[in-house]
Amino acid sequence: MTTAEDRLRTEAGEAPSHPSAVGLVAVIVAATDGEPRALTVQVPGQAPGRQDGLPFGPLVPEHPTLERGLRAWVERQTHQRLGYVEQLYTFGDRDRQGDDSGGLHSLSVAYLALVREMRPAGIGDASWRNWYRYLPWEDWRSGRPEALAEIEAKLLAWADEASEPKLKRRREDRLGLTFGLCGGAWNEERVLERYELLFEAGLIPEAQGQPGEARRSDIAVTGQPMAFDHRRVLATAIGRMRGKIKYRPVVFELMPPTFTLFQLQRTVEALSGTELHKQNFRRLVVQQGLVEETNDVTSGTTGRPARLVRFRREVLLERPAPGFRLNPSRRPA
Amino acid sequence: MTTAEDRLRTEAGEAPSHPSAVGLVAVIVAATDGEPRALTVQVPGQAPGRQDGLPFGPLVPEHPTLERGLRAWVERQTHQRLGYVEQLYTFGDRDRQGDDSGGLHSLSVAYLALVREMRPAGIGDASWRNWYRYLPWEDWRSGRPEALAEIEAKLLAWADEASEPKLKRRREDRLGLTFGLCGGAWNEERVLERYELLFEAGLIPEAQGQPGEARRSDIAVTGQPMAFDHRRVLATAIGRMRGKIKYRPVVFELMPPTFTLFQLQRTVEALSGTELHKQNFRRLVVQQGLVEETNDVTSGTTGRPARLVRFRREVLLERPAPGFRLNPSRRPA
DNA sequence: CGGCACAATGCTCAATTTGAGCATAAGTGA
DNA sequence: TCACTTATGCTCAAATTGAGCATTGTGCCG
Repeated sequence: MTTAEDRLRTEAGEAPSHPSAVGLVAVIVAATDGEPRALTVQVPGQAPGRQDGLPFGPLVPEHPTLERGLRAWVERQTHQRLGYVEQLYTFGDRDRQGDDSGGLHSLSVAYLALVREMRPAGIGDASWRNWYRYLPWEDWRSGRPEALAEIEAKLLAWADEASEPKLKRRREDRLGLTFGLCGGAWNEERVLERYELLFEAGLIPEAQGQPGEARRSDIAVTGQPMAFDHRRVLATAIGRMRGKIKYRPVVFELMPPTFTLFQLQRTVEALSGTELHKQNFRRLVVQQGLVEETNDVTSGTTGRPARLVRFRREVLLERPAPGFRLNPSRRPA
Repeated sequence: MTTAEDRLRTEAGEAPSHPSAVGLVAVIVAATDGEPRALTVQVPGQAPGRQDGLPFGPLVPEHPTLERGLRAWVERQTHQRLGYVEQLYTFGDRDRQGDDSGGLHSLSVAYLALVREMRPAGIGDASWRNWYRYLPWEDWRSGRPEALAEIEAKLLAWADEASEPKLKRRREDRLGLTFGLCGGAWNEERVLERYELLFEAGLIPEAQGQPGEARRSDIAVTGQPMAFDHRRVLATAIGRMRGKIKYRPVVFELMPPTFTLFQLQRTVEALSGTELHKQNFRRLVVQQGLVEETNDVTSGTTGRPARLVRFRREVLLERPAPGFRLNPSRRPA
């Protein structure tokens, strides 16, 4: 038995010698009126007042699994019953967590939850916020976001101030990859990569540990800051949703029991941040057998009434990857 | 300020009151000779001898991030330089971890690493093993795996022994969804779901906490057991790889600097566990611009020599989702 | 040396799947 | 009734798939 081997096994049954503090964070998503929303709470700020944050809490030993713990805990706090829950990512950066308690590692396990009902903002200071409030450059539904002009300029400047030509090159490549600059194309799934790039480029006030300092004008461009690294968690959630929507019928977790095809489209657009071709969207949905007819139609709205449909659960058993191919309508703009 | 609100915030800067033991587990993947392999180590078994497991170790406070910690630690132990590393999942089930140290939660953060070089098995008792050794039903490269006949029979029996008709229904649906039974289709990505189903159905010896007990005949059918829940981690890794390969050029992390298109195909097939149509595969690869020519060709092999190509890194900047669509050749079988 | 077996490559072709519009239907409000 | 608005149906060309057939180089074996 070599020492290397010894190190490798690290005494199975024994607890690792360095306990860590583990927290759970939840990105709770709903979509009403065609807007994507996340449940936020107020967190005591560094200096001035309070700021937006995601619901979070410690992992308590009472719960058998992480997910069950999160569920119980969120449901008790926000009175919001969680339907679909999925683990997102475990964050553990020393330098990024707001708090590192001495030598202790502090991780947070982030979860994405999709809810149907939108409670009137819930308990205490919890409230539903349009998620593009925090990441305005991600919303391309009415064309290229205005904020992007300034962001791009600043990013290019950042690439330019690189100390070495090689580094500059590298930065430009990343700009192309994530923001579609320098000849690249915008990929709506790279939400996290974009956020991280902005963070590195110093455009995210959270990076300085002083989110409260953000100037008003900046907020319009780089979005509303959040406590700790919660914006990063949100970015992760959005990216995950955007990816998943394409091959799994997750949107339906956000829809009411019956809905129109156009409402469905609006929701998909809200999440993906793009506009879709209406006729092709409905063709896709119908062909895939994602929905089934009800006998009802909408009423009271302007224009021709739409038929109400409901999600066809059986599709889960039939198709290998039911989802929306999401080919955004490429309007000339 | 309500009490609910108080609970919601949970004192930001303070460490949660219940420290947890956090471990890191790595699924280190290589592919040589057209076989998918994972790096395994020997772990002291419950009673008899030792058993296969994945490399794992505790999270130590010295490392700035989880990933950096994992990298340093694996590289020191196995002398295996890690290239691509990606976080897989954080496991925290109380009842599934081999060890729960009193009231302490013990999580393991699992990572997937892809390596190019296949060291001659490395240090100590670490060795490369074909990953289908642990999940034999996942390998469809030469048609439907034989093990599946018996597995299916047992699963159907399990569904049948449900106490209520509703539960039976539910189980059958899951069989259809994951194993393609009862009219469903096989989806190569649902590796984890299949493993979990087998686990629930009692076909996985690890479930009894006595992996050593597996009978020889069972191993041929339900695969070689592993320590703790490492087979679950492996299943997660395989599923992730199979999904990711379709829209991200991750396979190239496993390939040598230059390779033939057929070697590439073999690797993709090894990971996905399916066979692909050769001509269409190369058409896809070439059209997507995933590779570029070298001036070399293979020699010494039987048959016409193949041209050697290399990965075209620029593709990362061009295409939004370069990958293999992976449409398995549907041979009559 | 001629022919064979064996891969690698090239190319074809029909069946589907997209991407974009045009056209029509069915309500509401003036 | 008309103007307007949204829902829905349908068409059509272009691009992408799924499957094979055909051809081209090499090593090997009489």
